[in-house]
Amino acid sequence: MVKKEQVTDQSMVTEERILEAATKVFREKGREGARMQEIADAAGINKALLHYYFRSKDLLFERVFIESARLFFSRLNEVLQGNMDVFQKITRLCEAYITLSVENPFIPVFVIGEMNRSQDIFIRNMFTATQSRPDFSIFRQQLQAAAEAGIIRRVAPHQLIMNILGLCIFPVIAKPMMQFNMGIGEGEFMALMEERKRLVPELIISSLKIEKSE
Amino acid sequence: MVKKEQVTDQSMVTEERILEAATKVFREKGREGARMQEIADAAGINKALLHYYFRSKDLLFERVFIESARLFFSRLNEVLQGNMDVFQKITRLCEAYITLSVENPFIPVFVIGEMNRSQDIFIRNMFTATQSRPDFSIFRQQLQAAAEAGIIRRVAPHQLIMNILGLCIFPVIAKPMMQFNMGIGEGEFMALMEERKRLVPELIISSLKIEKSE
DNA sequence: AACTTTGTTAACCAGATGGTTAAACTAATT
DNA sequence: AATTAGTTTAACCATCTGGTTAACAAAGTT
Repeated sequence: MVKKEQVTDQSMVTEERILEAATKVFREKGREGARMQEIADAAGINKALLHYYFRSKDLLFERVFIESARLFFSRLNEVLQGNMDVFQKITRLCEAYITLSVENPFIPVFVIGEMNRSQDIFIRNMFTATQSRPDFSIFRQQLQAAAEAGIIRRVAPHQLIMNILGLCIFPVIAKPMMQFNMGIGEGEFMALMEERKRLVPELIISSLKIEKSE
Repeated sequence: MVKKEQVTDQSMVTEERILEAATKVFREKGREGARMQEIADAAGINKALLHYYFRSKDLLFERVFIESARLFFSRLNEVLQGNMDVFQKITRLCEAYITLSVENPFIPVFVIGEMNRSQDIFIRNMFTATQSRPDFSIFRQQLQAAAEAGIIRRVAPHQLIMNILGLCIFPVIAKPMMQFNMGIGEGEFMALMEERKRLVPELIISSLKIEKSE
């Protein structure tokens, strides 16, 4: 009989505890900064058990990273696939991105940080192995259709996406720097982000409006 | 007689070589990922010499980080203090930021990454010790004056600054992710960034225009 | 009850890492 | 030539880190 990996109640509980702990530590300290001992402690187990469940640090990191990336991109995809007109979709997209980033700031920081830190194929490989890449094709079609119908100005989709991401995500990634440079506290920052949910879509959409013939 | 630290030609050369090497390694690997041995190798010297010139890893990192941050912010300040009207200043600001980020992408990645990684006071402290914080006061005054003169719409300066930084810097920080998700190569990315030098100021300025009374 | 599989632990290990020491080398000064 | 201050190195050390081993506990299986 083929040796099947049997999943018992106990093992599931333990594995989940480990993953939670690992996620926390990896997001705080990064792949290099995280210590297996710290993860074990946070999970309330022995270090050897970590290697029993996830053979190595790299493998454990891979699980955590992919799950983080997926969580981040899947919500985005929901909106991107949605059945709405372009303007509404942009609004929803920005709102979703800002909300997600603010509620879970570690994810974009973590994903972007780690993708930068390893120029090697490490991250690329694990990214390819998942279906977590966002799919802009529908959105792009909508943009093109709207442009041809004369509803919006013709724009390069790549640029538009960069604009949206930059306006939504950057403040969260650069939060420590922002707070420091602007001398603002937690509450003030949150208020700014809340305001951005309205501001950013407005900015993006107004940039798509066709200016009156001059 | 007071023991004065004498700076000979030789020591300056060596110190400079070390700093160059350390900058390279720290920016690539981060504070935790960088190894003193690797820095020593890159500088073509012995590891002990590293500790002779810069007592510890932390001290060496501090030097590198502050210099990076300063390089990043000082150019910004030049523009911010400049004697131009609001629109021109915004244009210059965006151009400067994009050019600087593209030519030296490791700096924003490094600075923002490290500021996120250490929630402890470490970075804050070393930041306070330098005069590298950008000064938006003049720019803010210009904005207010222009708003009162009815030239531009009234906006929250914090939001405007977040917009500019996000639109200019984010693409560089998220470059690996962008390239991966959009499936574009080096040349294409550079072309996009070049285009942004025109696109971003246009976007920002048009958002400041007062819409025709409706 | 005997046996097998799975889950868990303490103790251990080899290698790496930041940092130290003491000695040797260099070049200017006396 | 001797002194001195600054520079450079090889060898060393304590500690940490990811990972392993062997033994043990628990829970089924026969």
